[in-house]
Amino acid sequence: MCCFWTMGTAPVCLDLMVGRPMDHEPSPVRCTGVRTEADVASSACDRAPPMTNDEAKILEAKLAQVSEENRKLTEMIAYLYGNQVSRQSPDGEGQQRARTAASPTPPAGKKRSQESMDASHSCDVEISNRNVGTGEAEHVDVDSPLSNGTCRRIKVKKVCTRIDPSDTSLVVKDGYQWRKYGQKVTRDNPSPRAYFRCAFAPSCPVKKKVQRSAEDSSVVEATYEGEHNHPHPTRAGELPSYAARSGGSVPCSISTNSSGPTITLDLTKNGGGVQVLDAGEAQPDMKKVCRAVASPEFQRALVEQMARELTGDQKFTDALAAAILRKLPDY
DNA sequence: CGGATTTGACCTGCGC
DNA sequence: GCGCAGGTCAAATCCG
Repeated sequence: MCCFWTMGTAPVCLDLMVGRPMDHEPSPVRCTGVRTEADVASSACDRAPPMTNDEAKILEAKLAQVSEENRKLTEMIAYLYGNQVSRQSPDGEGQQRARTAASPTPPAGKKRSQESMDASHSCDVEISNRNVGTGEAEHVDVDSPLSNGTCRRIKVKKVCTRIDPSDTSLVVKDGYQWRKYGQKVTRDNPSPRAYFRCAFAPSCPVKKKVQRSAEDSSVVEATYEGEHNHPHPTRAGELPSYAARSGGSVPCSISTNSSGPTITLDLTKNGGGVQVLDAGEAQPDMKKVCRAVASPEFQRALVEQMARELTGDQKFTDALAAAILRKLPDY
């Protein structure tokens, strides 16, 4: 789960995957706090008393266990929701979502069948819907598997953005530099699809497809393929647009070592190049973020908020109920 | 003038 | 093998 804000035109994301493990990708940029005991007490939880190493390890183990359960639930929910959405929307956006999410529906054409195959075999699918400032955003991350069943980390991410219908530029501002290399009118959508390559680094494999929604011309759907292999051009020193890039990794972790608990806040997975080893020397705002994210109160509140949003979404609860019913044996 | 964009041609893979 | 559709290339054009 993540928080996703759009400030003006540039998305600013604080991706906080509470309960998800951090074993997926190494992060070149970290804000690592190694602090004194007094610092630790104030950082890990402003109101909690200093804890011993044993207590910290027990808590860490519990956190890891809960995180793992949370991760499994998240994946299961995403999978079920993706299936349900594809069933409810047999055409248009729903169909496209199904192609990249979990629908085994055989679409016409080579590419589409390829996409749907990738998606149907995916081992990590994340879907999130949100209302963001001027519009809605959605992303679907797909880690396509290799034939041997392991994940090949080719991410396919879909972002829907609401724009001015009179704006024909097909530009989705995400902070990266893109070079347009083609445009094509596709069969199932009268509006043209634009093809972009990342222009910041010549070797960057990321591609982006942008097309207006067939149903709502004020919505553009941007599909990102791959991951940037370079720093974010505009993010150094800023909070990361994590959700827009990686779509679901955890930029913050807590670990305990001989020198005491350490908060690792991965602020820009790809970029910035700043490694702060001592949180006490970090910028005051960054220190606050580290403290806030690490605190159990914050994480609990976040989980509660996510639960509220999910249970408040009638579509989601219907989909979940239907999925559970399908899993029950017929009597 | 150099970089970005446009756009028609071409390539590739799947279904028939 | 052919047609179709999506994706990519590259020359032409545009623009600051």
